[in-house]
Amino acid sequence: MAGRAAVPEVIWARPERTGRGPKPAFTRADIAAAAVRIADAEGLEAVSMRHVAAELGCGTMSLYNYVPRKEDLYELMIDSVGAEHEIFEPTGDWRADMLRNAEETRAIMRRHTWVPRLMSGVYGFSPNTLRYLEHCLACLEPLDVPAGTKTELIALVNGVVTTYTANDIATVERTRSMPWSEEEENAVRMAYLGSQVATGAYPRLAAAFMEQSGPVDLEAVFRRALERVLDAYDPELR
Amino acid sequence: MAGRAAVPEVIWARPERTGRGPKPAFTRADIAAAAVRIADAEGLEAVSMRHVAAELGCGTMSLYNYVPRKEDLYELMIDSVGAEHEIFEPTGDWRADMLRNAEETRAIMRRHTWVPRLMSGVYGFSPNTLRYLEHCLACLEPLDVPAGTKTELIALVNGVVTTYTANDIATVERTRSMPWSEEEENAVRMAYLGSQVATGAYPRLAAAFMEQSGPVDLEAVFRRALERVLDAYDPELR
DNA sequence: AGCGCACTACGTACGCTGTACGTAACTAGG
DNA sequence: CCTAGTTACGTACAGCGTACGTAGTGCGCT
Repeated sequence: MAGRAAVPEVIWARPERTGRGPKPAFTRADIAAAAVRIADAEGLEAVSMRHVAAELGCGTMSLYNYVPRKEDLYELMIDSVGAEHEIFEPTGDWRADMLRNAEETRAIMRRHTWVPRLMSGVYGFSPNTLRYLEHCLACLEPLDVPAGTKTELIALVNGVVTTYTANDIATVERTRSMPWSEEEENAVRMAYLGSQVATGAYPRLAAAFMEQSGPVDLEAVFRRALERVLDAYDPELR
Repeated sequence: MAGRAAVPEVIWARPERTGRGPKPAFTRADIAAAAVRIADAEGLEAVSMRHVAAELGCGTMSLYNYVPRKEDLYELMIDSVGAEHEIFEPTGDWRADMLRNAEETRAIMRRHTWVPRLMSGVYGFSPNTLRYLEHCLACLEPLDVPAGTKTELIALVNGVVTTYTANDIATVERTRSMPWSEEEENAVRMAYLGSQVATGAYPRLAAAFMEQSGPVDLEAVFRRALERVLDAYDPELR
């Protein structure tokens, strides 16, 4: 019966099952896993209600018993990969710990290249997100600043990781399901960039491109940016 | 005739018009402006080829003469709002200038709330993006570090602006076209968050939430984060 | 014990999407 | 002037999210 609710709803506040009626055939985790599997293998645009239902082996509309709107499926997916974060024992060195957390986030995003695109549209207080936030706060215990500053630091680190990794990944995700390769796409884009810089309209940009010799080490760039951010919050450096 | 190309293509490398045949009825700017108007007024999901074509007063398929794929329309939109960046004369104070640039980016995103969501999927070497990049490099002229470090600083600032502003905006964009208000959605989410924190599963998170009294000043948080990032690149502070 | 209700399951249908393809009109270059 | 390359756009198709209705299931209450 029902009809969808006319009131906002957080999927995590919904109980997973309610007792009356037939036992649900799937858990939320099952559904999230299926969606993640599809997104990993065929790209985010392949994640449709029909496709996920087929992967689970049930009718399309049955999915709506578990997930009121597609957006909630996305939230499930984000939470699902959040579980991949290792909650380790803080070492007492908050910089090293946060660096480790950041590298792990980056690794997760590399494994699941659709994550950055979903992150900018999702609210982000899923269970695993909260768990990770709590873990970061534990890592920052030795840092002697107000709690508010700590959460700001965490947000900043996550932001940097997301932006940098999203850029690395963008081409991969875009060329998926295109009839040409990532290398071809990159070559065409670089050729265009070169032609623009060559017009002389962007002298400083041109100089910057001339300066760099050889390919960029994305990993090194990423780590440098992160170190800078941590520097900015390190009392011992001020 | 045609049939779409089986080779990657940068829309900016396409000439706007080619000489033979009837004069194109629209410029790329016209199309971008129409799409931006729709996205601003009705949200990003209302930007469809049909809708944009209607806004321009032409048939749906005519649009494909100008924009080979919808993704390219997105690229046009990003470039279009990039034109809103004021290219001012650098003052000689790189920190102040970059702060101004960042505030402007934030303002643009607030005017066009769909920008952050598009940014994580778009490559980003459009004419106006290049123009802005060049402008930032001009602002950083007084800063005595290698050009590579400067571009890293710019990337970091843009990343921070995007992440922070995206979070502020997420709810607004989500509740558009929903039968409930932004305040209602926020209330429901906050209630859920409170209930989770109250379980005691996240003690440090709970403490952080207790510490803050009164509503958060998002603008102040944003500015603080930015200052930290600039600190991290300021030679006078190391 | 058994009734009723809350729940699961899912087929059908609607309005929307991106876009492939074919045809007609137009105009600059040879 | 002719023709080749372009613009314009109607039609069509596969796929999307999801509203709605119906059938079946089993817990909780009387």
